[in-house]
Amino acid sequence: MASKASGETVDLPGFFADLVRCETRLYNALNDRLRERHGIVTSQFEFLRYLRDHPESRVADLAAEFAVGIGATSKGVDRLERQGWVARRPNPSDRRSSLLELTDDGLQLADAAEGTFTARLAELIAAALMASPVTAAAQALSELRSALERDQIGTPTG
Amino acid sequence: MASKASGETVDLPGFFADLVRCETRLYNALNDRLRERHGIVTSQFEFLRYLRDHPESRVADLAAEFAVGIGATSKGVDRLERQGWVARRPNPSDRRSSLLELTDDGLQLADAAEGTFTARLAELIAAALMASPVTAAAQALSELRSALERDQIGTPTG
DNA sequence: CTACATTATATGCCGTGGCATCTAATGTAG
DNA sequence: CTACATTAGATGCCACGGCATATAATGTAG
Repeated sequence: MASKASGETVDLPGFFADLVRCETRLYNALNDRLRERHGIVTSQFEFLRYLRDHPESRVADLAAEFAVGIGATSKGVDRLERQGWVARRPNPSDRRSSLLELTDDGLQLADAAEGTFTARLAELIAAALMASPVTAAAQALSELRSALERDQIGTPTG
Repeated sequence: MASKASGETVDLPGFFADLVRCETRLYNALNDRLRERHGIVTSQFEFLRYLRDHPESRVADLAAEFAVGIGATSKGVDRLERQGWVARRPNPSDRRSSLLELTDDGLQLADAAEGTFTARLAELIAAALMASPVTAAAQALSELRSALERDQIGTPTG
């Protein structure tokens, strides 16, 4: 086992290494599948799903959700817009920003990709593990995420 | 709580979102601290620590450990070499490859950065959570990582 | 209203990774 | 030995993110 976490004490550097390596490999594997089936990568799927589930979002909302810079988010939205999946509508209450919405194509893509994504993720994780330890990890990571977000830890500058 | 994991079933997409967002934020926060104290980022610290703990490694060993491409790894080593922290020694048993080793400066840097890294990580996680749920997550992620590595999942092409 | 600070985001430069390709060294038949 | 396939990794092109900056709209003081 990679980090030999067991019993009472936690090897935090080992925990971090496991976290990062799991993230890298799951992301890589999901990218491969989504690219081959839908021509998008995971980060794009996540943008599309977020916009589907949060209508009237602005660029800053995406940036905050995903802890990436505003500039990068703006460019990511540009790319989705160029593909015809997202539209920037004028924001009637603030002309500096736009309201983002999925086009019909974007909605279809988000739904189709979600099926691929969920199925592949289940393969990747269920194939690797029985459910029970994942439940504990899911619980703990969920709480860790909330705390990191609450304290604005890791929020990038630009 | 972000993904509402609880009881018996696991919301895998929620679990994945928590995983990626935790990784992003911890990585960002550790980058900030390591950059300010040592002029390196977390990925560079991880390379240095690996080379310290695994003498005689080659570029391909680093690439496999971190699930990044060989080309990217080669360029990363170039950068560490330019800073005088790593040296490529000729590999007597295979002249296509080099054996990587830390210089004295590189070793000092790895040790100093490790202190910063470990302390900051403890702050980030301990500040956010009590230990017990992290233990469960550490255990589960450790197993997940082993399984992903065993099955070569997410290993990039180049 | 004017002037200044602030906010939202778009844009440019740079660093870095993926992936394809190139080169050199090695392994393998014959 | 020669010829061909394979392997290690270096390099080039491109895509993308961070961060600084620019632009435009909004808020605020007076």
